[in-house]
Amino acid sequence: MDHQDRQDSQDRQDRQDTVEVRELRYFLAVAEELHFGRAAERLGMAQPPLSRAIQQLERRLGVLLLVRNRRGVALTEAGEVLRHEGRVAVDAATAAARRARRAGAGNDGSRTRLVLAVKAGDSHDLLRRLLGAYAAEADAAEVEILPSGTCEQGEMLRDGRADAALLHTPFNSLAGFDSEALVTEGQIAVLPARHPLATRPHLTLAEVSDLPDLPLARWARDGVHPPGPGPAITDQTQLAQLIALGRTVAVYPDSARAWLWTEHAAVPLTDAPPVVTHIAWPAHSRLLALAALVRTATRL
Amino acid sequence: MDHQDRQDSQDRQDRQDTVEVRELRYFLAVAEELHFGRAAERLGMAQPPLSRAIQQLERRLGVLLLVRNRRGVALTEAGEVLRHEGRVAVDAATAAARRARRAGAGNDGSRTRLVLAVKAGDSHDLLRRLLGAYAAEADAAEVEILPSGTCEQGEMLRDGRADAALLHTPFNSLAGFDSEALVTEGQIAVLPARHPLATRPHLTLAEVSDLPDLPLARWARDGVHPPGPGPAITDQTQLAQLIALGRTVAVYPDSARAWLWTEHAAVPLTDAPPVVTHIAWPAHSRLLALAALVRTATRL
DNA sequence: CGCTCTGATACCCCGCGGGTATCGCGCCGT
DNA sequence: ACGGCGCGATACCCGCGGGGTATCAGAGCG
Repeated sequence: MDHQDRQDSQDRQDRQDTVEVRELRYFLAVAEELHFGRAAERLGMAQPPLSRAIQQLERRLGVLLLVRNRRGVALTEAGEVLRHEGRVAVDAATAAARRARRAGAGNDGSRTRLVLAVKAGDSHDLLRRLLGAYAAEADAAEVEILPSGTCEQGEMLRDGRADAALLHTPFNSLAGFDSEALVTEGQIAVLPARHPLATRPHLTLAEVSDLPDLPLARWARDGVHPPGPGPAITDQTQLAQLIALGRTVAVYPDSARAWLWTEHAAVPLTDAPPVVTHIAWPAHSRLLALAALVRTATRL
Repeated sequence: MDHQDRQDSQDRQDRQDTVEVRELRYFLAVAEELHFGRAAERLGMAQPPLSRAIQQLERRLGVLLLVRNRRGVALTEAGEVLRHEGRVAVDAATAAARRARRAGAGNDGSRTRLVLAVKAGDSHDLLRRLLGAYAAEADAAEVEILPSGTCEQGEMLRDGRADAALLHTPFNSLAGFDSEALVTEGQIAVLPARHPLATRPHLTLAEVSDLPDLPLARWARDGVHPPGPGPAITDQTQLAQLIALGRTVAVYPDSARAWLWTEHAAVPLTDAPPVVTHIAWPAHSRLLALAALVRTATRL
């Protein structure tokens, strides 16, 4: 018997267009570190096999992914593409594993569990109402709230840690997800209560963005703070305290009034873009419990 | 040296949530065939290693994916989930490989190549104008037209065979893609020229959907025809001929007038939903040549 | 000019992916 | 009832390749 008839189409990809998740993880590590040694360490392996794996990947794809120069490596055009597409692919793979496990874990008597990613503290009131209304539904699943760091709800949706998320445009992107808009709100400047501007009926973005006595705080991104003036912060509590101490100012959606201190003042901004809270989920999801949650959310 | 410090977050997934593309391909084959022997044959391997691979996958996920009963297998809840999520993941992986290769192939002197999937024969005029306008752009890439079968443009976008596609709502779903609407058109009934209804100024869907003398044709889906009356067809030429012979009727967007025969008659439908042609692309794409193509398309 | 830091090469080994042979078992037929 | 059959699981073996250690090679740099 020779090599099959092979009229199948989807198994066609004659090992040329096939890449393993392991290879992609290796490549991503190198592409991010731009250093084989550190990448190998991060992957918990030795450097030589990593070098070899990347070489094999390049040979299989027939493409140069990295240029090895003195002092580290750089990405080629193809490497840049694989860095993005590969990230999507390994996220999709781990999402598949996580969601399959979650679906199976529900079989042992307990109900389906739905994981909802929300940015800690945001949309608190909306969330409370949503959970209350959903719990009253007939086929309601158990909803686990997954607090997410700054703007990483999309990532959680992509890699399967969450089944749905509350996102806020224009801060988060809805690209790649299905979504429904829930509420729209204006934005406010959160000022120290004793600041001169705190008594104003309203302000503009320009008026609060360049105050010499109140430099904007710098949020940590991936553990590092961007350079510039202003205090470096990592969570909302730090920010709230710094505002109360009269050291900085912040711009937030209206619903942030829920967590304001007495030493804070909220002044509406007239020209800030409106913030829309959406519920979003993977475009291809077929979880019926999720559909029910979305339906409940849009009826609020 | 013990098991590293492991402060890294994204490499955290302690081999529990990690799945290889190979395993997913194996599982998908079984999930589709519902038969280990046939699945193994399709994969070009023997049955025992396939069984073992699935067992290992189930053990690693800690979840039962298939129930083995007499006469074949059935999917569990978790299996159903993995069937969908796994398809997405392997598509994403092969897309990564294909797009990386394409990006690298452009480095050898030739320009970037952009692959645009279009349903053969549809939007012919729009496509001609788009290609003409784009070719005049400064940083225009070479655009390869990839003719796609019935409604498989989405699949091509997902698995990396195409970088962009022309989709038609409500026939195709835009879920998971970024898109821009290009043109909206009404629909027409394509009738045999000598049919009594052919002289009417307009018709309704109800009037043409249940004609006893003109049963609706049955399109092949994945190689098999749905049951029912009416002729079985696999491509548009067959349909055109059958209409010309007075054996069936079809509903098409206005632009289908481009390929009508003299023995055909086109009658506008008053209550058919409008067809919108979109240009769509993977939500995360960062190809600048693609951005230019989209910009050109929206300006038409 | 040697030291250092980088990625590449050389070489080895064992684990695992894949093969063949066979089993266990439920379903048929007569 | 019993033997044949169809199906997935098990047992066992083998060879490749992924991973390890030791070392090389070249480019900066003091």
